[in-house]
Amino acid sequence: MVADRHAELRKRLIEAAEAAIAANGLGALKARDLAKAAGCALGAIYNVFADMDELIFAVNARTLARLDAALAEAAAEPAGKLTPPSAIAQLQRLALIYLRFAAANRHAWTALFEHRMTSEKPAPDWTLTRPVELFTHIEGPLEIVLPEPDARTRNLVARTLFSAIHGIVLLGLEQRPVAAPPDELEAQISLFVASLLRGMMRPDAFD
Amino acid sequence: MVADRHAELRKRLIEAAEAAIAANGLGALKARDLAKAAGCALGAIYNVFADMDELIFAVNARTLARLDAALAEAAAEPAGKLTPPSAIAQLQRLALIYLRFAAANRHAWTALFEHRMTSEKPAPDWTLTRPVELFTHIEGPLEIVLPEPDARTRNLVARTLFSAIHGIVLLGLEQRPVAAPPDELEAQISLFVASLLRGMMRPDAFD
DNA sequence: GCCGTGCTATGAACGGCGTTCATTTTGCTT
DNA sequence: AAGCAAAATGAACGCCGTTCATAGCACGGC
Repeated sequence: MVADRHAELRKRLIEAAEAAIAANGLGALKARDLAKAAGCALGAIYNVFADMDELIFAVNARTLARLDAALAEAAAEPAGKLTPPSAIAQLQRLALIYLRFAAANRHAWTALFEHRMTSEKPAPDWTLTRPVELFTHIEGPLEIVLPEPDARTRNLVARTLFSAIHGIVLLGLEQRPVAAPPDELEAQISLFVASLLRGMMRPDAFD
Repeated sequence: MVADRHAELRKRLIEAAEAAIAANGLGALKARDLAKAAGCALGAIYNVFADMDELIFAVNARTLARLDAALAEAAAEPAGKLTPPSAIAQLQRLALIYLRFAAANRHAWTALFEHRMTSEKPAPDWTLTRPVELFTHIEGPLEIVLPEPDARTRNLVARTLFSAIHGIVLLGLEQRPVAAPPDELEAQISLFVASLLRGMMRPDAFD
């Protein structure tokens, strides 16, 4: 069957690309090397993918799936009955998982953003819907901590919280002087999440 | 004088590169176009800069200087006598300036990070020392809000705070579904800075 | 079992990139 | 005015992603 060969080559290409990125980063992914690694001709890549961008998006989809799995594992906790303190603890755990995933999958994780910045082509649909799914993990515990505002506000806070953690992880793992050093990152993230949520729960005096 | 011609060409190249980046982003900066814009031969670029990276670093240095100037303007407030509430307000202002600078200088600001990610060459010294200078603006007010911990801890918090704001701005300006939409960014950033610092000032009950 | 036919796989070739370097031009010294 | 070192030049190089004319293969009708 022809579709089988197609599907199989597609799989080999994605896996080879994934391995190349994991090994040396997105910048080291070259069409010619990839063809060699997947055991096909250079041009065969373009029978399966429109261009390299499309292939990278496929790799990124898998990375996101792995991230989702990692986050879901932490959420295995009894989601239903969380007290505010335990909800904060849960959000701390999620943030730490994000940090550890990024650290353990440095190149693949970096490719998630590096790529989008370089490429000006419109991202496929799933890049809009998929990451939003990941927010389920955040919004659950967040509802316990911030029951008062409406869902829309809470969603906004969830997104901003994610962005903030993302920034801390991004700069932290790059070992830039503007960020906390790696061995302090976990503590800083825990402190940050706890302080932020406590500050949100109890708006007080000055303002 | 020979050094004059050299210096003048250098200036023209940096300005042309700055304009090209501001117009269409780092990805649109091409050696051939640059030479044309600066009115010199293609090879002349390499009499002044070792490679394009070095030129981009020069542009980034100017961007950082402009950012520093923008931040310094906000710090023109009487730095000496700040109460905790006004210190928080000052930090909010700094964060908003960062957001507005990024929004108003989108491409130049993006180039600051985009470049570093792509290039694997070691960054020049000033990329280590310069950004740290910018932290002066944060650490002042932060000292009012968090007088208790030692300077080292406070420095760590300052860096984490910056990283978090950076993440919110980064994802927010990209209009990604994981981030807050642009028209909500200012409010979210203000809320975050205030909540975080209040949460840090008054560690309480659970933990 | 064989042949025609349509589709897929192929890798040389293309255009564009940053960078190099033999050559030309320049500007200063004698 | 002549000589010469140093700087400016742009054609050429190597590498990149992508294309496309061609080769080869699988498959349905005889």
